[in-house]
Amino acid sequence: MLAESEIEHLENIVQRKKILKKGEFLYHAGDHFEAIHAIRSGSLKSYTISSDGTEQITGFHLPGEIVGLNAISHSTYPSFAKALETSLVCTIPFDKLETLSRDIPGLQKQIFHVMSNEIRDEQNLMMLLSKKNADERFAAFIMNLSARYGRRGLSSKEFQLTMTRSDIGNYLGLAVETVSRLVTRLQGNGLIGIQDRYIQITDMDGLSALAGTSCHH
Amino acid sequence: MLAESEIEHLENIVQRKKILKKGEFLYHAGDHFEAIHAIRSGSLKSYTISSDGTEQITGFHLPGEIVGLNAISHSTYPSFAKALETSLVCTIPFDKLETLSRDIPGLQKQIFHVMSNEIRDEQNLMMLLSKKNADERFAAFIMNLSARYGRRGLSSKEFQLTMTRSDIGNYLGLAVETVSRLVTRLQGNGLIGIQDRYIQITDMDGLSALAGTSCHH
DNA sequence: CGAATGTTTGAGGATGCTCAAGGGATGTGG
DNA sequence: CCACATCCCTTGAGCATCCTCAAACATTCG
Repeated sequence: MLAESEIEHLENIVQRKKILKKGEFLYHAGDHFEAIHAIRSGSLKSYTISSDGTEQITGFHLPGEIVGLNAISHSTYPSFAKALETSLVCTIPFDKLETLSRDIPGLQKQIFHVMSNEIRDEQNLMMLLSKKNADERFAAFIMNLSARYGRRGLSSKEFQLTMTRSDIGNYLGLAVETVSRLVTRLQGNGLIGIQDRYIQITDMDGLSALAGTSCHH
Repeated sequence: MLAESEIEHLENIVQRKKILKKGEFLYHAGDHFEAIHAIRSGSLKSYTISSDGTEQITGFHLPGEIVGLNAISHSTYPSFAKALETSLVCTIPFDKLETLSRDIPGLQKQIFHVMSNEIRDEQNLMMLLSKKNADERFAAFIMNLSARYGRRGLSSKEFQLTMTRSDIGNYLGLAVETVSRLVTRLQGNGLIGIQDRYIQITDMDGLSALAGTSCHH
């Protein structure tokens, strides 16, 4: 996550924007790595294909976030990045960024911070996957999206889920049917309201409590 | 993961070693962040304490690996790091490293790579947690340790598990009892041999196949 | 030597998956 | 514009995996 000002700073350095329509790829697994990407608008999902051919979603990416950090140590991207909706992406050649970061005070620190944040975010997600039940996972997922939208100055109380129920299930390690049932149940509990993919958090505290570390009753 | 030569390089830069006995902390969650740490020998576990007071293990750390990368973007460590056995750790003040990396060609790249690797490793673990069943998780866990020991020039076929069954279960999102049963079963299948915490991989291909992405029969 | 911690095994039960089916939305070609 | 295919979402019923609870034994440590 970068602040708006920081992204603009990067944009001034490297002016190379790209528009992706829904379903189009930012990159494929195996593509030669040469750049990381800042999302200006829209959303993407990252995923790999496992040996049995199934999709394995590793993350969703919202405006203000950086995609491609997991490729830096390799010559190729280890995952696919696909647009969930029409999206505007700013491409930042990494060798250029590396060089610049040696001269521009603060830029290197910036990159370290972004990467460190990603590491910590993923550790949180790991905990979620290994310790929480279906309800808690889904609640944590929604709260996470809420916080990320909120940070960008967008509404943290209501927003569009740009991914399918199937994507959510894939990401959270749940069956589609389970996700569907969760949506229904949490709506019944009065925690959320959902109309298709438009979600409103009607009880932020309640949802937060559910998402919070499991007390198992 | 750093190569032996790279660690020595770092050591020459910052000569500050520390010996930890089993159960001692390298740092606590909330401690002021000022350094990352390279493990020379022994092993550690990282964990957080959730709001209900239970331990949540986020990783095990072996010789040659770096601990503390998830703290860079914050002023404090987000997790605990505790020695699983007597361990030798090399502490690297991060501000010093940051400064040096601007002058020493390759060092900055080195850090980027280490961090990028950690991001990718965690994405792999996420997939494991969200997609695999108990047998596959455990097999993947053992294969992962095997590869990491192998990379350090140690035996990848037999090694000591320095963590408890409970730690393994905590990390993999399984109950202790399940881990215990898995050990028994995989031993019965002839994939591994275990004597207390000393494990031998007797069928590397078989274990690898089990660890490999689930075909669910 | 007693206490705490770690490991194993068994029995029962709950959570979440699989399988099945139907409806709604979207898109494409005739 | 309609027919048809495809994808997405929902709901139900049965079942499997893995957790919980319980107990016994081993090991470590003060």
